[in-house]
Amino acid sequence: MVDKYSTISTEIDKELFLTEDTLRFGIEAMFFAYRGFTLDPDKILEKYGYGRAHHRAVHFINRCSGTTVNNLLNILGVTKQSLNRVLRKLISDGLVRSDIGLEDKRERHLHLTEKGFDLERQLSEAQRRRMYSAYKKAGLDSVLGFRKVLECLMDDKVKAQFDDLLEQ
Amino acid sequence: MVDKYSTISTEIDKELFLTEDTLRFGIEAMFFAYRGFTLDPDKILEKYGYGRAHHRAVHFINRCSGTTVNNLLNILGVTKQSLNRVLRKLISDGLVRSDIGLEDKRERHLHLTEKGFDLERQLSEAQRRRMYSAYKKAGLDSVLGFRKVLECLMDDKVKAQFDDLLEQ
DNA sequence: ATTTTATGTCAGCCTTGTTGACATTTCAAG
DNA sequence: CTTGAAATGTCAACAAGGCTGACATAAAAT
Repeated sequence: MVDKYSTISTEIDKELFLTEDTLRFGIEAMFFAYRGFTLDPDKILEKYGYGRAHHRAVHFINRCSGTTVNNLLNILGVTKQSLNRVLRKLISDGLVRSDIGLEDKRERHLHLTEKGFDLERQLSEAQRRRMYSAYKKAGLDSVLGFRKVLECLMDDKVKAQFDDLLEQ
Repeated sequence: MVDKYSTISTEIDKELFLTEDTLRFGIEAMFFAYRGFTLDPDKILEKYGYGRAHHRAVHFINRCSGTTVNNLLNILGVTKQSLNRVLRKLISDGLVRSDIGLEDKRERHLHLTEKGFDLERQLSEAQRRRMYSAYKKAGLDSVLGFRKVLECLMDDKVKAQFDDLLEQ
């Protein structure tokens, strides 16, 4: 099927996998899959009175233990005011510890506390469980393709951050 | 690497692609890829004073032309109050037409106007362009795997909706 | 005749994003 | 040593887009 309104349909490859239909499939599948992807953590977060923003913060503070606030801001791609609101709550609730930098005392280095670690574990476990089941159903070859296309979908700047993250 | 805190790590397959690392890769890749995925449409939407909610409505009204409000609510998974706010604006801006049902006069059937169609085209073109480039870079085999894993990631109820959508 | 369904709408609340302004502490450079 | 830049925190105000609850109307179904 050729979308008569598309200006890029003229460039569309003759190869079957670059049809309008396949592109649309991917677009809608991303939308619905992302819903599934966030469903399980959202349920857990609700119990504790947190939202997705808290999840993201907790995830990357765990992932990049000791990260500075600025680094976390770059990863999350939000304003400091927005992050600060989330961070303030996590700190006052005792899930995150903010340590003054040893070399540069202006910096704050963020760590999860035991309590924060516990929440992170619940969240990531739920998410890994779904990912695990999807991987298992889809099989090795599909997983490799999945990873590859996701990487290609990323914006260049974001891709660079993602690669940095992997190097650690 | 085995995550010592994970209760599911005991079930982890010996196969390489079901390691904690691969699972985490998928989780983080979904997060960053979704950012890339929404980036281009967001820029366009901003020019017109619309948000992602408008994009989703316009997308599925185009996709399911003549859909009832209830059907759209099911697809989008939001409350009618939330959708109504979006729909009201789209209608008053002349992007969406709401027709009284012929068989059941309680129903409203939604269609894009020329103006709505024009916005939809811009948005989907931007999104298809990125998807196209990702597909091309990743190759056929990867695309098949990508699609498969995304389908497996969906929640069962959402997957059913997705399948319904494909049947049309 | 009554109830249910599909829709719309009002009010109010929450989360999470934004901008702009401003304060503090600390580092770095002249 | 002074001055400017950097890292952080915070206040206020606003907007988008979720949510709940309540209520209204028209039409269909029972």
